[in-house]
Amino acid sequence: MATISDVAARAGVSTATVSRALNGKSTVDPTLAARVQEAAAELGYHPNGLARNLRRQETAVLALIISDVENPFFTAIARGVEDLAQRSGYSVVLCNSDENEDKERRYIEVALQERVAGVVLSPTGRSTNVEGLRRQGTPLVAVDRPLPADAGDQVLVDTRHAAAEATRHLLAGGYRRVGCLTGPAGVRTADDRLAGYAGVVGEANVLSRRAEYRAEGARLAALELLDEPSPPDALLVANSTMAIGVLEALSSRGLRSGRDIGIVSFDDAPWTTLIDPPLTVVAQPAYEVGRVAAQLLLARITDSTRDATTTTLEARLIERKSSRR
Amino acid sequence: MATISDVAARAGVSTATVSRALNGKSTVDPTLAARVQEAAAELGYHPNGLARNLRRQETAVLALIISDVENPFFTAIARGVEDLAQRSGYSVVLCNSDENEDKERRYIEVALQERVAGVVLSPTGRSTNVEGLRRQGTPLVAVDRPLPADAGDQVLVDTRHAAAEATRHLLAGGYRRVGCLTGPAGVRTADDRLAGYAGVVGEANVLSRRAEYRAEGARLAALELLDEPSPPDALLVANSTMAIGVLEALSSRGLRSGRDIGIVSFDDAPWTTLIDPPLTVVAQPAYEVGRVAAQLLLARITDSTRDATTTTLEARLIERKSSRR
DNA sequence: AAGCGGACGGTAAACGACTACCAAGAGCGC
DNA sequence: GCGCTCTTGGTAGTCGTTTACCGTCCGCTT
Repeated sequence: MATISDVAARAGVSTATVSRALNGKSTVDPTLAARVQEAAAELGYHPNGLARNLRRQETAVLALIISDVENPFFTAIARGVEDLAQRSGYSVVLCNSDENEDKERRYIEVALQERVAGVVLSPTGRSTNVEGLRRQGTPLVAVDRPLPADAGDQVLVDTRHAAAEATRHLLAGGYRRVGCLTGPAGVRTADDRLAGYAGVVGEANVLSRRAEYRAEGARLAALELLDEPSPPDALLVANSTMAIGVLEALSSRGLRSGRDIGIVSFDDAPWTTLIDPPLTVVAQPAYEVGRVAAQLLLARITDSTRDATTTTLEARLIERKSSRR
Repeated sequence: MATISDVAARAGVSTATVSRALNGKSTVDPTLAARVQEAAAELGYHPNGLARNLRRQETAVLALIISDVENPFFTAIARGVEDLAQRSGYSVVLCNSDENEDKERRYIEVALQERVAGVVLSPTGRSTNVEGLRRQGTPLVAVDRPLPADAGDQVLVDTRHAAAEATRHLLAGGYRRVGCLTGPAGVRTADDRLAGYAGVVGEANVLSRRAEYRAEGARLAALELLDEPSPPDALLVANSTMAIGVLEALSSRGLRSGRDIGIVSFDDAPWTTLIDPPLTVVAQPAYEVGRVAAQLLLARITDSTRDATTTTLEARLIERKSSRR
């Protein structure tokens, strides 16, 4: 593996000159510079980023730790972060914590050790520990779910309000008994969606189940709700992966959404218009969340004294036919 | 940011002892070790991975460069790679090349500079340049699409055979004129699927369109095919993202899949059973591709003299109702 | 011709960890 | 008391860059 000294030897100059010629920081005689370029090319020289970053005390890499790579909501965030970061010359590495606090902790540790320039994190839960990041002064932006303290900027979606709106929409559509299927307790988005829903139907009328943000758990939970003595005639579902499970449950019971049971789900997945009837959804601005998060992160990297901000974006209810009789 | 010398000073020992105590490589007096641990904890010390890796000449990070984060096929691969890598103590960083050769080049460059332990790559196309990786001796495994030379191990899916089988299935179902919608020329999976299809219908009967592996392009291409003088009565679609576009096109024309036009699509996306009629698909073992790729990569990291292998996994046709009248 | 300034390029010291080598001390048998 | 081994921990060199500092050379002014 060629090093800078190999290049220097081949070009007949010192390592300092090679470094200068290759980085264009200081002026180098064109003849020499050309010789260096040539030597580097011949040897297939790639600067050792480890050494470079160690010396420079900085890296141009952002870490993005998300809780589920297979969830379109998070991949859309990833795309948003990436598009903006690329434009500023940063690379983004994506880490999948899989809603697993151990993995999350491990990845935060990796980010810390590799001295990334900043971290965008969708915290999996209660016990996310960002103390290490704070101590090292690594800029952090939380997305989708808030962090307890003044850990850094946050980009959230007003999902509680959206849940309330969706619930009201179902009631206005003539459904009488609206249920709610949400994620695990302690996951803020899950709790907020439940709270938004509960605020509208009233505590006495709450009919809800929790499950992992996965299809299978949601399917079982939906079946449970349908087996209640007084089952729901409409359902608010907390994300699109769960919606898949719910729709499976309905079809296994021969129920048709809309007519038999009103459905509104979070997340405007691409397939929601393909099913019959098309699914009414709460569309979250995921790409935008990613973009804003990256913006804030870059701003904080260049100026670490900025005050932490919280940006809350609005979700949008898209009415389709699954919420109409 | 605390360094090893800070810890050493606080514990009243040398940096060597701190390093030994923290890495447990050599025996250290328990009393001292405890003092070191304590000092490290108090200072919130995290070893500088850059310095460590520079010295050790190795990193426990794998790079996974995929061509589309929003495609479930690739995220399933990611999960497979990650599950296996984690088990062996490796972290995986995901890079999204977005079917863009520039981005891909940039990410390969980053992988090279950061001296990752190995790379799993789904090459975007013709001009993917892995020469740099080869020169540096960075182990490489190609997934989904082959690489020209003896660049490294490959894990592929026998997608040509699967396309042929799917085409035969449509013909056996009574469809007379089968068309094919595939990805861009030069992308091996796209070419293979077209070739498998063409081999069955015969060159004279080929009716095909190419588009990006995206929904919108596929929608337009499908409309074009439907407007042909002699339009297809069945369609083989090269991936699930394109299938979304195709189904949109059908519904905009009031056509029902199965009855009016037979459809088989690659990739068993979770929503394919929710639509009516459910979609017949060619299920690719994506998770398995990822697992095998990671296995091969780790094997090559520990023993770089192994011969390059090519593993071809089988895809499986899952018959549902979109391919039956 | 002396003096001066600017441009250029080399020397060597960091960056922060790991580790080969060595020294000191303990324990022990003779 | 000597020499041997074994354990322990310190010293200092190393990984591959970048960059502060300094010397040299050239050309120009006075």
